[in-house]
Amino acid sequence: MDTGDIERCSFLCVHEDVVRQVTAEMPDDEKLYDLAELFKVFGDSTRIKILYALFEAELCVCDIAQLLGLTQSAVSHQLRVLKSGRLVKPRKDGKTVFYSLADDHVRTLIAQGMEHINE
Amino acid sequence: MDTGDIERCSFLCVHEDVVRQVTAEMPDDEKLYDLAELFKVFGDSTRIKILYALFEAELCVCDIAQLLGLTQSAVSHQLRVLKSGRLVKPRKDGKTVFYSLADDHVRTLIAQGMEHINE
DNA sequence: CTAACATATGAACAATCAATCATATGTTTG
DNA sequence: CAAACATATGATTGATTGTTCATATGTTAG
Repeated sequence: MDTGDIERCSFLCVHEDVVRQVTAEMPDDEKLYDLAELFKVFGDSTRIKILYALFEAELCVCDIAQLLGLTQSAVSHQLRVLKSGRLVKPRKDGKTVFYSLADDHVRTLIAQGMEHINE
Repeated sequence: MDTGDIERCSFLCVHEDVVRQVTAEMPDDEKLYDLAELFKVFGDSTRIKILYALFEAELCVCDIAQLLGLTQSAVSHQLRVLKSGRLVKPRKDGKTVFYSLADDHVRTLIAQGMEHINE
């Protein structure tokens, strides 16, 4: 509830003014939680590979499975995660379901990440 | 080793030409793995909070602990993760260690993430 | 309708991980 | 040097998660 008189950092070296200022500027906990959830979706190499593959073309589940050497089931499970994070969107055509990137944030985010990786 | 004649997607619906093209464009596995590792660092609400706090000001471990209502130990552990991902950098001043954002990719990535969250 | 196919879903298990507790390292003060 | 403080580290544990296997749903062809 409050950050009261618990025995955390008992011997406070805290710079109170700065802490108070930063506290005021922090977004809602819920927003920060959602943000972490979003990044969590990117935080798996299988999902990253799927997203990267979808950079190039719309693909069906079976394509992706073949492409990455994975089970159809594994791919389907991960697509579910990506879909619920609104990173990919499905297009149904008969029995097969084609997936593509949901919007350009995905591209931008991954590109930014790559930049960081490459120093 | 190879994506050979295993019983994956046994009854291939694969669109071979597209798959071959996408395969050619895929970055190295290692790069993709590193990228996932990077996002994994962002994929925890505690670490996101720490990063967001450092948006505003340079803070010491104790400040962050107080700010987020966490143990000094927990914060230190997470700072270690953030540091090894080169997202934050330490500055030592006597006993206390001040942390700040390592570079602007962090800001950009988080901002992009927030945009996605907010539709 | 039935068989074959493409995808989705559920349960289970191994692996990963964040917080906690205890303790170690390193720094300043007296 | 010793005591107090600030941070770091190691081991443990409960919770989360990605893959697998089995099976269900849904769609097309005969």
